[in-house]
Amino acid sequence: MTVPKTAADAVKVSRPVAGQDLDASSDDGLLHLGELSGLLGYSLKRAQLRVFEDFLRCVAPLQLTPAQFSVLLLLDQNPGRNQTEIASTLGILRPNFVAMLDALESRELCARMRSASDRRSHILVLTDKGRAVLARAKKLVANKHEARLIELLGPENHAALLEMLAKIAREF
Amino acid sequence: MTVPKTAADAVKVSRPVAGQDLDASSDDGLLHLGELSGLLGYSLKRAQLRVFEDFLRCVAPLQLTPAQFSVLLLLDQNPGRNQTEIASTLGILRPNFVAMLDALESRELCARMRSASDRRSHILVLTDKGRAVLARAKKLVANKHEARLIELLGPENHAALLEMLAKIAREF
DNA sequence: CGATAATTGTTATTAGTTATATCAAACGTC
DNA sequence: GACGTTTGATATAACTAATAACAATTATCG
Repeated sequence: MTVPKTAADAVKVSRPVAGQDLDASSDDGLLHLGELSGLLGYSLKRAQLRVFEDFLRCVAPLQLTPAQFSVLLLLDQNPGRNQTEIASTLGILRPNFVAMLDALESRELCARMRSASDRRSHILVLTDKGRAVLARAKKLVANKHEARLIELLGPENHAALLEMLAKIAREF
Repeated sequence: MTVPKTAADAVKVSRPVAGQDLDASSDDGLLHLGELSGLLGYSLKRAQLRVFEDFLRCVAPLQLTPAQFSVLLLLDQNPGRNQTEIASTLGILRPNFVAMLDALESRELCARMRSASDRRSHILVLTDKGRAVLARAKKLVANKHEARLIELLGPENHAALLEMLAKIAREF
């Protein structure tokens, strides 16, 4: 028997399991996550979605996505770099970075300037407006977004979490 | 212990020394991440991508994506549920879940069966083949994927990480 | 030097994911 | 039995991510 012919058959076939109802909910609408809750990737993705969602809310007045914010931050920290360098540092493919830059540039948050030493490449610079928006964004992120996370986890746990995630991204 | 009380509890990974970060790279090709490394969302996404990538590698012989694996796991743990229940538990929108199920069903890993009590809904069941594939996948995930993560972080840190991510997904 | 290879930004295109609106069939309720 | 709701499904639109190719420029090296 590969596929049960009726729902009743199917339920019968599956092991109803004795007293393994430690979790909760056989009937209250909630489903058993089971080993899913032990899967790091699952929790990781779920948490990431929540965090991005909150980021968007907090920084909504400035109309910046997490990716755009990270570009502005990186430009501020690394003046004189070209598109390839910025994109690859952020894990963005060069072709996809073009449209991203177009959007930021059309809002006059940054600008492309032809390099004197290599006329193929564009040196990326923040405009004054870009710096101003970044400064405001940083405050919103720190005071509304990260502050809430730190409050939820506690400062030490928050730091430990960051450390572990960075380690995974670096060494895994 | 739900969430470790201190960072020392939770993490033994090295902490960057103050000042080390100041000029990590002016010319060595590496860019300053700056405050980006303190942004939880950024590390979260980077780590999540790495973990999913490794998951895919480890479970490649079975041709299962993380999302597909999570569906099989959930079906195993929750017999007798319909599409809406499974999809919403996983945060998948019902329309998008249809194609996912089509794929799993075409591989005969699960099946839709009309419910006797409500002829609108499809009761989802794992097939024998589905259970077999799930069992093999669990082993691959545990022995190759999660084992490597636990080795990287240490068992306590790994548990603490899971706990914190779950907390974010739940309460943030 | 000059031919060849490599790099930069770009375009086009494809695949993949996520979201919204709508539909027919079936159900619940009054 | 009429009305609103739910379920699975379809179509479609946004958005993200990935690959191939191209012109302009630079680097390599015989």
